Formats: sequence, structure tokens, C-alpha cells
Amino acid sequence: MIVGAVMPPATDHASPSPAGFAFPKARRLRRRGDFVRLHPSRARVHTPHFLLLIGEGPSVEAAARLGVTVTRKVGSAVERNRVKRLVREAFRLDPALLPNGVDVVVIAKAGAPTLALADVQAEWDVVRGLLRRRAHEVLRGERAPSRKGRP
RNA sequence: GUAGUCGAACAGGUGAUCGUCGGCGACGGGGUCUCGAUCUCGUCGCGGGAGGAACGUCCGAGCUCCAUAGGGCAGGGUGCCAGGUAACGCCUGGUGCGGGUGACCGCGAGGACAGUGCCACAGAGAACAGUCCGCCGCUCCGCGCGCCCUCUCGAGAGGGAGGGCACGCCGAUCGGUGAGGGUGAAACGGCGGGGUAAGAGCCCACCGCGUCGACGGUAACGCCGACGGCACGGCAAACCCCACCCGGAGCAAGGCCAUGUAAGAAGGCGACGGCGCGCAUGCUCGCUGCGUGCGCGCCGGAAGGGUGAGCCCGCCCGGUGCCUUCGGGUAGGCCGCUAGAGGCGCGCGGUGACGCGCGCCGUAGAGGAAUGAUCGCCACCGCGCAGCAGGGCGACCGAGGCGCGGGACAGAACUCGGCGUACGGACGACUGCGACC
RNA sequence: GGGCGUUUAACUCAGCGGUAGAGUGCGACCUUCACACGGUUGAAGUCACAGGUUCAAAUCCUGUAACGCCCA
Repeated sequence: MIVGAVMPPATDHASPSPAGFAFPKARRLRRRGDFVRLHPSRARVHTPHFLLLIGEGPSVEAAARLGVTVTRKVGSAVERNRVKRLVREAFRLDPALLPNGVDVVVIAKAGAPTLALADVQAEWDVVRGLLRRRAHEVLRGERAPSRKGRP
């Protein structure tokens, strides 16, 4: 796929996100409750520097929403801010990464501050198929968060 | 050239594309609603968007609530002097002490005759001290040598015994001594001379210390003179004393909207009293007066509660309620939220910190949390290349060109003033050393 | 953002001016046929770091670092 950043994915298969590359508030998780809701999710994808949690969104029609978690273990305030910006940028420039109707929380692991934008995009591109499969499983009701198992 | 000291400033620039936060204007969807607003989501346009340390949270303030922040105790802080400041533990200028050849730098730097305490080990002795080795003196015992006297043996030379005097040595008792040795971080002034039995501020000069006085300085203190004759060890970043300062918590403060410290249940505690006004009513012919009931206001006050680190005084709430237990919910929105003891420039006053006056500027306000991403160009630094133009007798130096690499520490969370810590490369002034003119 | 606390042996902790200690663990020896238990003995520490006060600092003061806790 396209890793070279600026250009949008050529296979923009009728992406319903009307805003193009915009990143409005509707595409972001803005409440602590949203994050807590995704934490017990069993739909998880690991990459060398990130952990992605996928869960059901508020509506099947709505575009996928992103939340970023970078704890103090990852680095200083400057490094944490940079990681969050890169994650948001990679999500913004790739609207087809996830289907509509899902939420995703990206948790940074140690070492993430050393990455550039192209590194993040390449890392995610490797797991693209797995991400979409997990997302569709969530939308079908499989791999729902087991609230009993995780109080 | 090299090693260093101090000061002030900066924190690469610019363009394109895609984004983001809040402000203003226009438009649209939704919520609330007193129907005019307000909040929220989005589109378009205009202009704005991290730092010198935004950091650590070590001090000081503004602001908010607790009582307008009150009194006492306890507790905490500061600590040479003078000034600056809203304030400070900060800054400036001085003083003293210490470090450096120097430019310059560092210092919690009040009080140890108000009291209490500590000074390990070593050492004789560690605080109004002490005699271990020594030194000195008197006396006594013993020994040695010399001289004198008496007695005695001997023919004599000379020998023996006793006594006396002087000297020396060994030992003992008593006394003097704090000079020397030794211990220690520290041994009750230092050094030199006189003096003495040996010594000692015992005496003297200089130094130190203390007291008094004169002079200079606002002061800390400096300097000069006289006197005293050592009387005054160190530790207060030991308790403490003295002087001055400090109420507590912190924007997750606090306020508004929504709302459940609710409704309800069980147990326990309790207290209502006085005055005034109005209304109704009874006694009274009526006014006045008296009694009863209801309502309102004021005063005192119980049970009980609050007083935001502790205790007391006090203060406040409470007044048909209060306390305990059970019961049961929300996890939202808005304000506070940025004009600030604000910055820059000039002038005046001041050694300076700083103050005063005038002019100009408009400068982030988020809330899972914006200020970014990518690609160019220019400037800067380092390395490499052709060793090119050019310079030099030469080794070599090389403007410019091409390529590669690099640019630190670090991200606002109510706001300021400081301190401390992290960190990049340039600049200016000054100092030491070396070489040359 | 704000308010606090702790750093001492490999681990858990005492010590709070005068040569750094305990328990567990570790090594060696004894005991046992062998192991465990038990006994004897030994090693192991820049007292987080850097300055300062003091004759003397793990201890007192100042600064720094790391780790941890609390808030509606």
C-alpha cells in the first residue's frame, strides 16, 4: 500500500467518510467513558510499538473514531505529544483503515517516540487485513467485550 | 595564540499541500428556554496559537472559600549592615571572613558570663582541669670521692674506727612547676628577651584578646590612642535565648444550572421562655386595662453541629428540630480563564537594585487535552570529493562548487515575582601566560 | 495540575552525631548412606548522588535524581 504519506489511498472504495482527510470531533473519542468501555475488548491487534483495541461505535453509519493513550512510561511530555500527533496523522490520512461504526483505542508501547510518520504507517499497513477482520467481527457481535470476565 | 572570569541577547528563516485549537463575522443541523438568547456540532471567510527554562514545586504574592482572619499557647520560618520590592528565604550596594597570580568568586556571618547539654578514641588531664615522663627545692636513708678533727695500731710509710663539712649519684616522703616530652580536632594566649632553685604575664617589647575614649561612617565596621595583664576552649545547620515574620487550604479553590447530603424506615435526644405589633374573641356601656388563640418581627437559649494541621478562649449555625443506623444516585454542562505588580522605547533621579513621567504595542486559553505532518528552497556547522580559480621557491593554504550528515534542553493547564536544575551555538568586556612588532 | 512520602548487604528492614547491624538468602565445614532440618563459621555495603556545618555525617542543612502514594 501507500506508505508515502501525502497521497490518499488510491483504492478509496466508496469510503463513506465525507470529510476526506479532515479530522473533526466526530472522529475522536472525547470521553473517559469511551476509553473505559474499550479496555476489556477482546478484539486486539499488536504491532511492535502499539496495541490497538477495537470496539463497537455509537452507530453503524458513523465514521470510525480514534482515541490515543500514551502513558508516562513511554517518554517525556514532548515525546508523548509527538507520538499522539503521529498516531492521529496516520489515522487521518488513511480513512479506509477501519470500517464505519467502530471505535479504536491506540495504546503506545515503549520505543514509540523513535518512530517517524512513515514508520507508523508501515507498521499499521502490515496488520491492515487483520484489523478489518477484527472490526467486522465486532460489528457482527462476535468478540464483544466480556464484561463479566473483566469487572 | 592559549587558559580563564563576567555580562547581555538569541533559541534558524521561508514556501506549498493536508490538518488542529480557540476568537470574530455569515450560514445550516440539534438541545434548553422566560422566545429573545444561550450551549453544542458542522461549512466558508478573516486574523491569532508554547518556553527561557513552559521543568522541579524550593520560597513569595494575587485570587477563592473557611469568621472581616480575632486573642493566647504550641508550632514553623528568617538571621552581618543599609536599601529595593506588592512580597520574599529574592535582588542591589557595602562590611567582615575565606579562596584565586589575576579578572573575579564563595559564605545560615545574631547570642556560648540566661540556662541545659555534648566534646567518642587516645591521653595524667577535655573546662573555673591536671601531674604520666620530666625539671627544681627541703628533709631522710644508702653509696662514692675530697678535706678537717678525735681515738687507736704501727719503728716508719701507712692502716683501722668514729664524727664533721662540701660535692656527686641512687632511692623515698613532702612541696614547687606548667617551660619541655607525649596524646588529641582542641591542653587555659603566641613569639623573643629578662628573671628564677626550676619555672610561670612574674616583668618587658611586638602580635592577639578585652575595656574605655577620640575620629570617620546612617549602620555593619574601620582606624588611632590609653589602660588591663589573660579573667573569655569549641559546638546554637544541639536544645535554647533574642529580634523580626507567619491563620488554614488550595482553580480537583470556588460559584451557577441539572440533581437524591432526597423520599421512606428504625432507634435515641430535646425546651422552650420573654417583649412588641396586627387580627379574632371573652370580661367591660365604651376607651384604657386584663385573659385566650393565631400570624409576623426582635431578644435570650436546649439537644446538636461547624470553626479546613493541634489545644484553649472566642465566633458562627441551629430555634420544631437534632444525632445514629438502614436505604438509595449522578460521574454531565457553564463560569472562574486571561489586561497582567504587562512588554518595548525615550527622558529624568539614583553607585545600583529600582522609582517617576511620556509615548507606542495588544500578546495562546485546551479539557483523552490544540499549537502538528510531509516535501522543497535559503542560511549555519562538520566531514568527504575533484585537489578547480587563486596564493606560496616549497611542504602546503585554499574563496567558490558538488555530495553526505547535523541543529540542543525541552510542551502552557488560574496568573504573576524569584530561586534551583537541564541545555545549543554565536557576541562583547576584562584577566593571566607565551610569542612577535 | 496540586499535595505528600521513601531511598542502608542479593531481598525485607533496624540504626538518627563517634569503627554500619538483624532476619532471610549465599559460600565452607560438621551431622546423615544421601537430602532436608540442626550446629559452627565466613563473605558480602560509594548508607541514591553532589555540596556544606562539625574534630568527626548513614544521621544535621541545602540542592539533584529515582521510585511510590493521595485528590472528584
